[in-house]
Amino acid sequence: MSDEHTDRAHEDTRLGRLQRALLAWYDLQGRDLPWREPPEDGSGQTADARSRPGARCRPWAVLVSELMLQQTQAARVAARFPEFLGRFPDPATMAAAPVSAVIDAWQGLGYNRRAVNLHRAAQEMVWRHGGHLPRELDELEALPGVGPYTARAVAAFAYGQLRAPVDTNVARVMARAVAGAGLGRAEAQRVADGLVPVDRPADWSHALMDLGARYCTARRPVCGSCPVATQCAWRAAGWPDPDPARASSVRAGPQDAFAGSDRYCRGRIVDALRRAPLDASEVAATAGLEDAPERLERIVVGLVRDGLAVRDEHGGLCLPGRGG
DNA sequence: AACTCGGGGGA
DNA sequence: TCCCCAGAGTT
Repeated sequence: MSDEHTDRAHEDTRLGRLQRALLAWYDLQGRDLPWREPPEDGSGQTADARSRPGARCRPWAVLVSELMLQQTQAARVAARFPEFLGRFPDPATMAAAPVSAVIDAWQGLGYNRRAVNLHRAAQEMVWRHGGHLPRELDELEALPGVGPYTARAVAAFAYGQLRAPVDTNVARVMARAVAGAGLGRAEAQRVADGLVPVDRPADWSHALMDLGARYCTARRPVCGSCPVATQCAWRAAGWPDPDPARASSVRAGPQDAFAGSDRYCRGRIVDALRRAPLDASEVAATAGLEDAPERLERIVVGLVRDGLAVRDEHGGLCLPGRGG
């Protein structure tokens, strides 16, 4: 690992106090989320990740949850995750299933390409990695749908490596509480790398995310009751404008009107395909694009290219792997 | 660097 | 309405 970590003591520094305060808060108030459960240890006891310092989460469960969590709020994922994991309990089960089954189970989560990516990742795990997730960062990033964030999340949460997954929450906390200044993407990563405590890397990143979700929120941070308020650089400076988090880089791109958009039409079509194949005329009606054949064609081509649909010789559509 | 990709929740 | 959400892949 080339990343700089903090074995060097932050003992009596502001950041050292911030670390201890945040972890202490996390131990008592951290979110209890289903994918944080460690593997069964055979003792038959219900596991509490935070009660066992060495405990790690199941790698497959971590990967599934992280794919689901990409641009999707944790609460919504938490509602779907247990059932989904029950249906695909390991990579081999998913790899053996048709991708249509995974797209089906993805219903309501959005960004359906993630379901295709997850299925392909499961296949690669079976074909190239003995049915397991790889441990190296570059091997993880080579999996479809796994980028810099997700690779580090798996490394930290599943394998206990000293990695810093920088999501939108962590980026915000780094900019506000740690730096008190806007950070570019690479800069935020470097700052986060330097803060990972060697004894609790997974808990630390979970704690940062929980802080970002509960107190250090994007819109209106709740500084009054924040557990690290007294160590926060932005607060110490008197909350100067602009908000450092807004100058940070992990923000999403420009948002477009949703109703009637390409994304909306794609969603309508895929959702219909989950129920049954469509013939050509039904496709147009489903998308509400009877009067826009060129646009419909472009959208359908996109769905096929993304592995979310296959087209027959008459222009009908069905989910890949599901005969029409 | 800028776009695209779903859908829901909250203010 | 507008903004945001445990991002990644493509152009």
